[in-house]
Amino acid sequence: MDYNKLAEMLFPHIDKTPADYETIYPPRQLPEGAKVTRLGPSPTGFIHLGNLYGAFVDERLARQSDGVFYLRIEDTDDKRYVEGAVETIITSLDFFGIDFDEGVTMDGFKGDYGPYYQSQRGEIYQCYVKDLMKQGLAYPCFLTADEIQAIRDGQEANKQTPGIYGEFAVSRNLTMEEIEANLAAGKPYVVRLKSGGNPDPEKARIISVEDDIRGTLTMPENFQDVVILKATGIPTYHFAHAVDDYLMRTTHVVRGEEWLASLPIHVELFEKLNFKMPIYCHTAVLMKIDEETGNKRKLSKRKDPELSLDFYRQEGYMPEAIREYLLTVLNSNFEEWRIENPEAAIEEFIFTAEKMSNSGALFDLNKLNDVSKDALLKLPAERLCQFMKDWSAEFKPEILPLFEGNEEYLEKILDLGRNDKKPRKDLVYGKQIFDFISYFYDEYFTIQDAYPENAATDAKIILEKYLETYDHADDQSQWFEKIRTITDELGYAVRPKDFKKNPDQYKGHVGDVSTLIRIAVMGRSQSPDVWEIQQILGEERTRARIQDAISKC
RNA sequence: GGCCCCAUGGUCAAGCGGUCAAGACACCGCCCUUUCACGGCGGUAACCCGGGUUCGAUUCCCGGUGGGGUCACCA
Repeated sequence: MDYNKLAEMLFPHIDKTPADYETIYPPRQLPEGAKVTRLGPSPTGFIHLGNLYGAFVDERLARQSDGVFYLRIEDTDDKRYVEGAVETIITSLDFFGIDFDEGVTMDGFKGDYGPYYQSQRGEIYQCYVKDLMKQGLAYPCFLTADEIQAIRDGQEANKQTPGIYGEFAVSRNLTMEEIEANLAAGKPYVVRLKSGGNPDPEKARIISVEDDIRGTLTMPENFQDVVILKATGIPTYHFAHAVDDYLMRTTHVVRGEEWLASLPIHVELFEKLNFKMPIYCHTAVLMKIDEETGNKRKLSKRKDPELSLDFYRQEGYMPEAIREYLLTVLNSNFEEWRIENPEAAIEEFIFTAEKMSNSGALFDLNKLNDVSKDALLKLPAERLCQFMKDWSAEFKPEILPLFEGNEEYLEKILDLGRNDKKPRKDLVYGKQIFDFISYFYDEYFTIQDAYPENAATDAKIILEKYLETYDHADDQSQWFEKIRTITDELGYAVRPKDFKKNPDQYKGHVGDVSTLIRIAVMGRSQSPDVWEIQQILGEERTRARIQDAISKC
């Protein structure tokens, strides 16, 4: 078989050689130890928490080492393409603070290693396929889907490993004449790698790969004649991965552990292509507990809304909180670092692949909420205010008018109790925040809770006395002193402890009285400090609400 | 089924031959307190099983078990 002739026949239009690409895409001039990472999403339009998780690792690894982090769109499967997906990917990641040094942008791409759309790199892949073919390491395969299925069925019946390899790789032995005839007949074909691996597990070579997260990985070599070029002339993921990550000079490949199984294929591909391998970082898959079975399982996009980044945006989680949470899940020593460096910027944390968990982390909303509380506490009220406006504009437009033009008021509300020595941590995410502060807006103010039992019968008199003595100019202690007076006059215990000791001597205690007032003013029995709230509400509205409550008694 | 990955409290996890087996979240109790938060103190709760190796295994090796992944002209 004349491999040169075969290669020229199949790829007459390819005139470049691998050596040409070496000069077109030279090694990068970067500082010692700089890492080059990439995110390679396929444009399905669905970008999820797992993507963000991986992107975060890529981003940290590159930026921390003064390296390069680029975006490459892996659109080798036209069936999966969704209109507008690239924009979605870029804007979603941007929302969570991930941006790229190089690669695909909103209107094309930037950088010297492009194109960064795999669909535009056809000639490059074909050049390497042609090169392999010249060496007799790749061959055209004319098997139809039905024929492949028949082979598989036979293998399964005989309990053999399914796949195209060894004796089953019938197209390996096609003569030039047969190939020419197939071509002349217009038969579609794929190009397969002629694997050098041994299908016999006893004789298979054992390969080992160093993984930065998992350490040394060992597994039997690949022996499958995998497809490297599809009938469309576009490569499969495996081949594109090898060519692109080599040519784009990627140093660290971060990807999910679902790729572990195809590692032997990649090893063989890199070997046959004579490429230096990147360092792999196989991340653990995000898991959750299945409500039905009680078992851990992979987060699925169909069943788990929390996998979608949209979920967090809709709920109104702030990017700062998500980043903080992701890092606590990602690096086991982050939380400890955070406790020691509460004020430090997240970028100051030294992220290492070695500290990443290699078992499937369970997604924990509880934890996210806890992390979010602390994260929001560190943000200035202006930022929270802006966020609430942006969030409501997108997901709850009916409440946007409440905030717009009324920023100062909103900022005061959001800052409520946050500047004390023991600051409150009431704010978690958009939806929850709005619910928490809604009573500040008359349109959403409703009485939700019932007056406390002990004081309910005195509601009218308490509120009347309160309104009578109310002076908006009172400071907090003057204000509370007046409540104490009312409490005492009406036969309630001024100190809760007195009431506890002698419950028969009092109708209730100061807590009951102030809770009643609290409910009249904000409609709920639980809230931050009443005096502070009244100061924000203003005298007029405070009086109006009390008056209204009196009239309803 | 083959191959691969993983295995410490409910969850996330330190640990890397000798520890009363950290810590965080959640949960419970107490304190603080005009409510709720916040904060403080305390508590319940764990090394999957069986063999080795060793003076000694959570830690190392082997075998099970369990969970996960993967076996496409999808990534």
